[in-house]
Amino acid sequence: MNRVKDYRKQAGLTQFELAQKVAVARQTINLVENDKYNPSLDLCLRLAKALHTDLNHLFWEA
Amino acid sequence: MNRVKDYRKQAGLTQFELAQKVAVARQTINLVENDKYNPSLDLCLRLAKALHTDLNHLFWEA
DNA sequence: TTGAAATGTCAGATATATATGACATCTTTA
DNA sequence: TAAAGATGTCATATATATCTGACATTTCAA
Repeated sequence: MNRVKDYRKQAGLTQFELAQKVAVARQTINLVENDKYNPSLDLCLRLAKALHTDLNHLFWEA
Repeated sequence: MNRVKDYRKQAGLTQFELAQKVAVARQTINLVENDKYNPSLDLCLRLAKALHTDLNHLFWEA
């Protein structure tokens, strides 16, 4: 359970807009948000930067 | 430039031992340490746990 | 309450993460 | 100094992340 959807909504972005910001398909964002697969580190870094946060906030569960 | 090699050495592990702990091939550890590719989030999480640290310490450059 | 936008999901294609096996080099210790 | 261990790297194979296009469903504003 990652926090991409929460941070995206807080940023007021649609899946499509976030997808454009990090240069992937909208479906990829959808799948990541719903834990349907396992994104690459590179994509995780781009997501964290686009959402003005970091890896731990998005993907780390203490 | 990630910090996997630093944390691995600090833990006193060889590439082979770390590979076993996170269930990948030794070559995969080698490639990750040398930034030859882009590991999956799942592997990053396993590496962080095996090295008793977190995603930001291993992969985030402020 | 209708229509547009946003989201969830499927199928098929492509790029790439990861595996296996092998070998060369470098480092360490007997 | 020789031998063992650790690391870097190559080639080939396989699994899977990601893409494209499409369509159904849900959400939301007019």
